[in-house]
Amino acid sequence: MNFPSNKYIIQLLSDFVPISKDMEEIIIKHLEFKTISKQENVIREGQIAQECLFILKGCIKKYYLVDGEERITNFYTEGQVVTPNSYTNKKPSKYFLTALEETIALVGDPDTEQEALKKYPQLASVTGIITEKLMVKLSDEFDNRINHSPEERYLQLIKERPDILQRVPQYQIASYLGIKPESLSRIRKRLKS
Amino acid sequence: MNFPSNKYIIQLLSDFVPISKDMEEIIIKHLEFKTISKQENVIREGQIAQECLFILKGCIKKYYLVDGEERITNFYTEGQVVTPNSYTNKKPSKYFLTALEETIALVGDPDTEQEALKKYPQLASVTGIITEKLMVKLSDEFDNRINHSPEERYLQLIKERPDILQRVPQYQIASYLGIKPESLSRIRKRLKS
DNA sequence: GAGAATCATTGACCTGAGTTAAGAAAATAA
DNA sequence: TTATTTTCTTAACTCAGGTCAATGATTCTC
Repeated sequence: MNFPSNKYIIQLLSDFVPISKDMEEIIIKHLEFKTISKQENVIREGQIAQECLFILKGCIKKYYLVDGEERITNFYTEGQVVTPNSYTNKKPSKYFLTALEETIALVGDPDTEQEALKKYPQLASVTGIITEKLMVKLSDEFDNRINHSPEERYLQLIKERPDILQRVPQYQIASYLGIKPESLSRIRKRLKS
Repeated sequence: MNFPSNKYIIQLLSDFVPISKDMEEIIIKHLEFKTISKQENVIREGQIAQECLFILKGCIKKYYLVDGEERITNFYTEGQVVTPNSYTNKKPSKYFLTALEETIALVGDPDTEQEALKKYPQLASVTGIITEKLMVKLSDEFDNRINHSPEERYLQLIKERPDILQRVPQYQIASYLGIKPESLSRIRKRLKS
């Protein structure tokens, strides 16, 4: 896989959080990468995450196992941050994170995070913004689940993340929508007419 | 309503977050109260919350309006913290907070929060713990909705918050479970046998 | 390219929740 | 207390999603 350029990385990052010119250099100097191969687990149930990721290329799914069956709650792709709950609270993870494709990501770990904050206090605002964004996003997802039917959520997915439909098999989309593959198939049929 | 004693307040607070002896005094000195009468809105859709609450007595519901219909997502009671999303992110609230009973709460607002943090830096850890707790709780609620049927969630509610069943009318419990009152009635009938 | 495995679709049947409408029970007001 | 409003229950019917099973369609492997 061809490696993402610095320019592309800064582009993605600044879409996510405002970055000043002088911070760009600091960031580029301290970048740490990680490559995750297809099917590889970033974290397993019961583990405590030691790092968080910013995805540059690829796709990662988050899911629980219920009676051996995957319940997918999220897909993370280019430009998204994966901050495992267990990274924040240092308790065993309740879910899995698994790459659906070969994935390249920026890595953040607590030590370098602390170090960086000491060296560059102006980064504090960035981490604050990130936490807040995650909070808002989580509660938005929550609302979404509560207020919309699987069919509505499927239509929304088509509109907002059409790439996901291309790169993720349908039975996993079904899991994400909270239904069985057969039901998604029927929804698709219904929508054709 | 008889007013909660300092002892009771500290008891509730320390169940929520660890409090050292010397912090107790600081806290007691700076307490600020608010009384909310039954049916009163703490916040309406579109407003930006200027304060957060720690409930000493009473009950508050959080809900959205969808086509004029309430969708309750939470009940807050004694010992729980109400931190409106709009308090954190300074954007208009998507939901309502309304007292179901006459409610007495401790109030926190950004100014006094900042002031207190300057004066007593040891409080910083407390606010950190609170944010983290809220995050974990939110994602737990999320899992709960995803992984359990309304019937299972009703049984769970009976086990974990039996008081709610006593103080909240059934049609609001139904809303909280994500179903109609008629369905809850049928679930209850089913469970009798 | 043949065969195997995985994934997607379809049909028949079941079940739980929504809808509508009616009446019973409980809470509130007069 | 009685009257009135609110809340709860029940019944009949509809419908979306689950289950089971069979069949196509793709993809993977050799």
